[in-house]
Amino acid sequence: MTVIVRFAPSPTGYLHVGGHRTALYNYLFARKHGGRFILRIEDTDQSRYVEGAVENLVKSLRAMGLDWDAGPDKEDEKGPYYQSQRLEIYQREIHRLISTGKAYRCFCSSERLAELRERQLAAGESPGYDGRCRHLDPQEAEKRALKEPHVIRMRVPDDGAMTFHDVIRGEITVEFSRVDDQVLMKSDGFPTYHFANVVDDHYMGVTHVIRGEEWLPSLPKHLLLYDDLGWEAPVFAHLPLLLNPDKSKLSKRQGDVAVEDYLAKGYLPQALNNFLALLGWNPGDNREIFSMDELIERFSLDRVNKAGAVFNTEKLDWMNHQYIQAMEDADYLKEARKWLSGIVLNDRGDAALLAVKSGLTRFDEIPDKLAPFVSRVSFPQEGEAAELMAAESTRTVLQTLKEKLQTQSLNNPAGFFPLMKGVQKETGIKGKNLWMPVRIALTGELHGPELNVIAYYLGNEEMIRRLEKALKGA
RNA sequence: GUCCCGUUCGUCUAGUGGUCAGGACUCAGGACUUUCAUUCCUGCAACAGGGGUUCGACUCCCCUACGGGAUACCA
Repeated sequence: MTVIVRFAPSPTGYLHVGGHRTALYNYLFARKHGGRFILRIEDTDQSRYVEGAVENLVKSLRAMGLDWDAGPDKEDEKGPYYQSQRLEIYQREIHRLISTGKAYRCFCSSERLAELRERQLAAGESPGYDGRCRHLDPQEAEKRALKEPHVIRMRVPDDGAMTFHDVIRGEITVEFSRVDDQVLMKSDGFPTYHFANVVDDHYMGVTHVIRGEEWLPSLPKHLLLYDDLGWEAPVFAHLPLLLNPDKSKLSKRQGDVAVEDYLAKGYLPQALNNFLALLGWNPGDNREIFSMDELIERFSLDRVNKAGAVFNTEKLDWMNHQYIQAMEDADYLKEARKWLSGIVLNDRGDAALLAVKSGLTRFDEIPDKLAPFVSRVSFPQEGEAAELMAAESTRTVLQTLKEKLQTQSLNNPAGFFPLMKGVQKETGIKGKNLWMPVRIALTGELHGPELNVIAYYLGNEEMIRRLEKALKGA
């Protein structure tokens, strides 16, 4: 049996990192087993329609390096992959359920239901449908259905219990008395998630449903539906949730949750994938950095955790840093140049970009990191830097260096060290007193990238200009 | 409220009856370095609580507490 899995988001406008992790696990599982990975759009809620949401979703998923074998942009005979385009299928199946008595028409108004719920809550009962339309005469109901708005509910057994299996959580038993007569078809003719999901998974041949833990409580309904429809149910695996720092379900209110937000900050897709893969799953050894291929090779559902995981970006930062350091220079430069945001580098820009690499956590830090190379230097007025500039030896160092720069041109970073050695020899000043004044004069800062690269990038002319400026200030 | 799921360092996690409870991030200290960063070394830091079961429980069972999820004509 070939494995078929799916990622079935509702188009809310962006790809949620939690959703992406679900997608990733499905993808890894499919690829690991040589199976198929499907993308299906669950757009059954008309009131939630968001313009361009699907395009955005597809874009983010692709940017993250996932590809699917079938989906809204890759239709095949099992499609369409938009639920809103599968309405006839749901109609057909719901009629089967009605005819076998597994579902029934319900004419209760939403006002009555809201009232009912309120009353139940007030009385300390658990809210749920009271079954008023449960025993309407079928023929009568069909007649009313012609002109009255109504929904269609599933008929859950009155008593008994169901024991089912989840790959991650094991055996779970739920009593039917706790399961509500779920609405399957809404009054607008669209199916609810619960119904569309089961029908589509069946017809698309899904063998493993890997989804978030928020669906675990409704699994009995889904299982019942498979049974009522006479279908074999797939294997279920409910993933632990991604959490806010306060342990609640990861939400927009407490920080960025869209994949595109993280991409926009300069996290590398593979770093984000790697990080997310390890949030709720581990390979069983102490390794933490994995390529996509390695993740595919090592992924398995039985090493997925049960408990939710806090989405904490500290480790993501570290991981992104690792990925940046591991980049080939050419790749790094190509990427880094996308993040200049207006900064114009001279023809020695590559050297500057490379010099800044070791301290880079995210690519959006590039402009800041580049400041020592490109910003106009302001002379320090106070603090340690000012003190150093006021030192007696400083003037001598700067003056001597300036003179050397007037006669010897600097054509590579390595050339700066001998130059400074010359200054040291001539002035007898060394160590901190030699290097710091030069750094401050050239960059205005106490700290920064390697001075030899800064010197090379600036070139003789600019260095002389800055030294003169510093000499005047000093 | 009710049902379901969960609970190992601050965070991500390893661990399936006998371990000095391991690793990673963060943090602190140190080494290297002309600064910063990188890198390396060292250190701080955890089995929610209570009962069982057992010669022996982080590991198995029960209870409690706490956290989360679900309780919609949203997914």
